[in-house]
Amino acid sequence: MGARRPTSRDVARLAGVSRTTVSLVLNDVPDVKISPETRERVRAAARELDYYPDVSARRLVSGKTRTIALIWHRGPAQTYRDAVLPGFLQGMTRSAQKMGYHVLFRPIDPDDSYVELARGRHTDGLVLSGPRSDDPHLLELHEEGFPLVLHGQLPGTDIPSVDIDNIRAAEMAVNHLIALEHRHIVMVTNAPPPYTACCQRMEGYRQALEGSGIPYDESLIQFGNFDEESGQRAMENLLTHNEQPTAAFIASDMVAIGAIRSIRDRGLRVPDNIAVVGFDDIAAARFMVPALTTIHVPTYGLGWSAAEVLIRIIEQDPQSQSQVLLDTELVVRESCGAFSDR
Amino acid sequence: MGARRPTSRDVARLAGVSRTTVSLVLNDVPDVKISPETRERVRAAARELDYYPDVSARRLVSGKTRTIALIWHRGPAQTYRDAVLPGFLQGMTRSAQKMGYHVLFRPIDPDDSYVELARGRHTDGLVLSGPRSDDPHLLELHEEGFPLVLHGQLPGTDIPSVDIDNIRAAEMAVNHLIALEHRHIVMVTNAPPPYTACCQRMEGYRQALEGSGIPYDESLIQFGNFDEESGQRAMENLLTHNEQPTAAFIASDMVAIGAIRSIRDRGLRVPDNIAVVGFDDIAAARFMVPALTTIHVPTYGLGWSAAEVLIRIIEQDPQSQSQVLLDTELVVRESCGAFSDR
DNA sequence: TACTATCATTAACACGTGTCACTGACACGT
DNA sequence: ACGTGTCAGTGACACGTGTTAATGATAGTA
Repeated sequence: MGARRPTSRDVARLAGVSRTTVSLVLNDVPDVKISPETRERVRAAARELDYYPDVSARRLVSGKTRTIALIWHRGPAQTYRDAVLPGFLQGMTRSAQKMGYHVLFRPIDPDDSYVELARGRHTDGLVLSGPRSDDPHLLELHEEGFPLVLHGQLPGTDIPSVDIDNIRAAEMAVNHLIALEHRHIVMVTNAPPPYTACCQRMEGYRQALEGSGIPYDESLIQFGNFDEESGQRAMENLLTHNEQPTAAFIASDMVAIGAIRSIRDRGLRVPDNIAVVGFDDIAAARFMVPALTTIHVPTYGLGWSAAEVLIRIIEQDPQSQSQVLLDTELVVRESCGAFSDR
Repeated sequence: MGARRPTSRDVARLAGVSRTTVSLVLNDVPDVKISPETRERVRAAARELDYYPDVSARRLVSGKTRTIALIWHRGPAQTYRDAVLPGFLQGMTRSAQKMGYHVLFRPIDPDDSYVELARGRHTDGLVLSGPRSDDPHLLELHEEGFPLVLHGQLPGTDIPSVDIDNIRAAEMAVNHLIALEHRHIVMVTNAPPPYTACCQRMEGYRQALEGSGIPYDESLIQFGNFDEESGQRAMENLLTHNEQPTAAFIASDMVAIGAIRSIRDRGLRVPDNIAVVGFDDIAAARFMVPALTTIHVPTYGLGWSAAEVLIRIIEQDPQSQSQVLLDTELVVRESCGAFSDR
């Protein structure tokens, strides 16, 4: 019962050496001369006692926690964020694990804080997902040189970040519609304009049109707001106030679900009357009828890169690039009409 | 630049008191006499220096980490597990946060280990999701009295666990079909029989039938295996070798997606020819056509309870009940035909 | 023999905190 | 004058590890 956890002192006693020797052997400290017999004796003793060094003590003396945290902002896009979390978190954790780090998870509401994680030496660095420009602590920590990586960009700062190439992704989606000979293409954004991703996806839409000599017309764009309802309303507006389009680029799958509903409510069919391309490739996209053509976001890769970049910064690896943009993939299914008979 | 992090000693010096006093004041140690003026002086000094106590040092001396970990087994049901993760993790983290604990996330493959998290005093306790009975460390840790909570049950042990009431849930689903006057109801399980949940859901199916005097016939049951493909095959078998059923209880939404595909391939319609009830309420269930009637699993509540039970054990709260079964909810949508005109 | 170089090992300090036993100072009652 | 009790606060130890500078032993020269 009273069996205390074994410490390095116990191992030292059993092996007949000093505590220092135990530490040197078990940590494989380079450039230190210890005879092979002693090394083996120490290892045997550690095995015998089932010795595991105390992490807290180790952290205290080394000053490093070998732990990073994921700060997960809640927000209006919660259902979308839930769809992204598993991939991102697993990618981040795997990457961290490979480099010998642990991962702490911390979901936060807009109001509550996360500074103690940094200030109390709880973690060596933070990944912030869904950063807001009005975050008071963010710049403060960055100024102090505390290792940070953002998931999603924050314009006007040089804080390292990891994100997808929204412009190219949107361009790819719209180009696909153009290749299917659509000329009259409307767009519904994923979110209101304050969100960086919204503007970037609009920019990609614009570039695709101009690249094919199709005039860019702002009245063909409506703003979505993360959820189905906003998509339904946005598409209703587009169908009411414009000549009927032949295709729609909806920069969010959730919003697209609402938009498609609105198209159907008018008695129109997807993709025969209006072709639709979404964005995000949420799990449901595969199972919809028709299955949704969309942009696949590499959530696992984003998480992996975030941890990688962060840990490079922590370990002051000079070759750390600070702004990572990952490529996306167009997943062609049924809603764009590429497989329809003409 | 060389600005060292402030320690309690710095606070003490600035406030003109001893380090002990600082500790006593900032931790609000009860039954200790310190004048209000001194208290305020200490607080002011701490504020001025922006002092945060070093967690590692605190852990070392207290022996408590105030951290728990979620061990997330990967497995054949990965897509399903991804659907459960966000809710569970957020519930667990919120609950832990409320009680002053942090949460470490650790996904693991069947082969790799997690014992160091316990042995190295990394965490005060573990939540294991998706436990396997052949796990060598599990019983070992439990024997040693290390705080553990399972997500999902493991028959033959007294390890505390948190799970849904699979039997009642399945019974509820099948009773709903019976209430819609179905008598010929087939079943596809979520997984092979070694999985506890599989047997329990079969048991619920049996109880519902017997409760209404419908004979229980094992040949009306096929085993699914987590994914769509298994559902498609299972349903094909059922439709080939039996008189055509009027309803099906598919104990997993993912499996149900495959099963429905197989029904359609035969030229039959859901729910008109065959009514379907699923299980899990994955995100896609709402968006399917027809929308899937299914059993909603309170993933957030499961995570919340897991942390709660675990922390009670850690803090040796005597009123900790060790086996928690949460209730589920039947979500009636379209695939069961409850809203069809007859 | 004396001096130096290498080898194998260790004593001692540092990390920053929580807490227990102890100390003055002062007031009170006899 | 003397013991007793409370108040406000402190000195010193412990937690378990990593690491630097030092130590003794042995071998290798000159």
